[in-house]
Amino acid sequence: MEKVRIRVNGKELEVEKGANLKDIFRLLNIDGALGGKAGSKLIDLQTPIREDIEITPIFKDDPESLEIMRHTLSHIMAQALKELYGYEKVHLGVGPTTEEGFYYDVEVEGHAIGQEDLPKIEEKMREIIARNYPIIRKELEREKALELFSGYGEKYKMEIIERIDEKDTISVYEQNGFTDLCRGPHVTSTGMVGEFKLTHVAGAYWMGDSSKPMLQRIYGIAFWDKKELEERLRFYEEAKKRDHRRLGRELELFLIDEDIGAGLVLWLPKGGIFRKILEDYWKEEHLKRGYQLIYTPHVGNAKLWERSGHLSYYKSNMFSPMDIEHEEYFVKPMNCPFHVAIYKSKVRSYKELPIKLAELGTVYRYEMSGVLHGLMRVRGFTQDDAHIVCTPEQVEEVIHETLDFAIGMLKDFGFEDFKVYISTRPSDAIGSLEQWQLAESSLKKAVESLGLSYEIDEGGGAFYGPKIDVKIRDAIGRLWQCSTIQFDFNLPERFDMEYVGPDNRRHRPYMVHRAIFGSIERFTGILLEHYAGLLPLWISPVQVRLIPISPDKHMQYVLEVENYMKERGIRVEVDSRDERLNAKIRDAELQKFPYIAVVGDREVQERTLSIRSKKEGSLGTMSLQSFLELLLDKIRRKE
RNA sequence: GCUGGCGUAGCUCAGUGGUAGAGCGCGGGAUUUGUAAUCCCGCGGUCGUGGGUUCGACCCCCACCGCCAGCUCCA
Repeated sequence: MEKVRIRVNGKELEVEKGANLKDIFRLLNIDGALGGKAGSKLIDLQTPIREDIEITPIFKDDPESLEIMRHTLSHIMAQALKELYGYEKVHLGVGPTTEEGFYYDVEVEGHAIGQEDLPKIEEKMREIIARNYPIIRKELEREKALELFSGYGEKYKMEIIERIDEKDTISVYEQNGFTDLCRGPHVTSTGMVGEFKLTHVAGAYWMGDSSKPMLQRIYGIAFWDKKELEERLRFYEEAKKRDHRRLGRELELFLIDEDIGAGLVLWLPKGGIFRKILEDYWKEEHLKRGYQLIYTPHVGNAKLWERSGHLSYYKSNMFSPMDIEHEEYFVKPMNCPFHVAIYKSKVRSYKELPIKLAELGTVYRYEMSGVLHGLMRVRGFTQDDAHIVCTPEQVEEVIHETLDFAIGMLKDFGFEDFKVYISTRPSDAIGSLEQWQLAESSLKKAVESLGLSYEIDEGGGAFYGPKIDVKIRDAIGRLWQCSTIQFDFNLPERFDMEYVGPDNRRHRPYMVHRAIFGSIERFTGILLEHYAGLLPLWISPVQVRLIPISPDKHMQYVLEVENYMKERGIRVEVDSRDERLNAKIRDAELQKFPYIAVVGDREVQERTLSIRSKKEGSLGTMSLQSFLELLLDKIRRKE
């Protein structure tokens, strides 16, 4: 009998080739393992070992164990569907695990699985779990496997078998007469799974190909511990509570109206103030760093977009052209060509580089209806755009400064946790290898010198240049793409951009395209979700809600306070309704104003305010001036 | 764009093959309030849009628009 050498927990031993972990663990008196890591591959107790390899047992405490039982849950769900809708009616696609659970892509003949079917499916799954069927792994010859699944009418499974590499083994897992093609791993019986819940159903193309039929994807989440499962469900609740679309309406910030058009945003007065604060801050910070502010039009001649290459590479995202005196014009999907035109408006000397042109430029892109989502994905949005043109010698410094600027600005909005991705040269790249090398190394140096950890997406850059993407982590752990710093070797060539060097000759500059927020709309959405609507004082549209207990008696003093605050730059709103104090407090709380200032007889008498903070509750009474100082101090510190 | 679900008053939602209801909001009145909802009265809807079936449609069918969850896409 042939032997293989394995190493388990540091112990080396020889076992028969084809032995599985169950045998091996029994031999070593390892109890309670659900599977193991063979090299880097997660396998289950039934998978045969056929090569010399290091094995680490996986127990319930190991995160990998979740993957094993989640995988089994997806099989249990598949079996439940078969039993509910008929073995011959249900055609299975793929059923993998996800970060928090599992899904299965299925086709049920003559029935569309809906949300209301989920409880029924769950119930059937629980039955299968309660019966604790043993799960048996088998290996099959390709022909046998094809024969088997063709017998079941499993057309999608047959397609998978045909795609499996000749030299790989084909395995199936069987539980109480239900056999599924699967590479595993699985637990050894249906009773060994954890807590689960089916969450939702959605469509998913077979093989992710939009020309192929669409299957139904049933999602579930699963954990060993019921508490963890509930925590996860609470996370969904929390995310729902933070939904910027809801907050945007409740806080009267913005509106998306179908009569205006899908994906087009109306900013309401309070949203308008918010935007002004954001934009003023943005402009000031850019001016401080030597950017020059520009404005460019919303449409441009087709010839411009032809020259820039947008009409050959980006046309499907552009709105249809309009005819203006027999010439075609397009609404801009990007600001770049205009910025290039401004650069080219005169001969540039190396002495004035780097030139940094910045604009809050509103662009319009045709996005497919199905992808639109609140402020996060829209058809008209304002990029906080800038183009930096520089000499090769300046590239490194420019990138460093730009990334530093972006991170600093994001920190001002309360984001502390960043993930940085560098995307490098793809195979269809244009531009010289030297250009790419200089650009890529400057990106890496900038990230490293700022002490940020990063991942490299090898070959993931656009054809015209490498880039850095910055994602921020929000208060409940989600990542959002914001900043991007992107080299462009294409436009300088296409538009023949030049500068005159010290040698009095013309040279091709480097151009970098960058955005920090990404877009004002999207960033607003992210802020709202991050802060659950409770915006930091300095960007809150209304900073103080002033409430007279009895408008008749206290209004005069309240108006005086309002003036005092307004003159000093504080955004105040008076609630002069003839309502009870409790009602006015409640409304102010619901609208999440950072501070509420109550005025009654006492306050009028003493010329004070009774202050209530959204975050800290009651702060007691204080004089006008000390309240103002408190506000100004927090605003200065961007709290 | 695709699959499934949904579309009733400004908002959240109930409802039936015989042309609609609640709460909040809004308007008016009463009340003059001390830290999360005072009471009364009233206004408000061609039931997403357009076709069709039917004696009759908000309800059934079709198309379109929009929204939601995914998929696909994302220079």
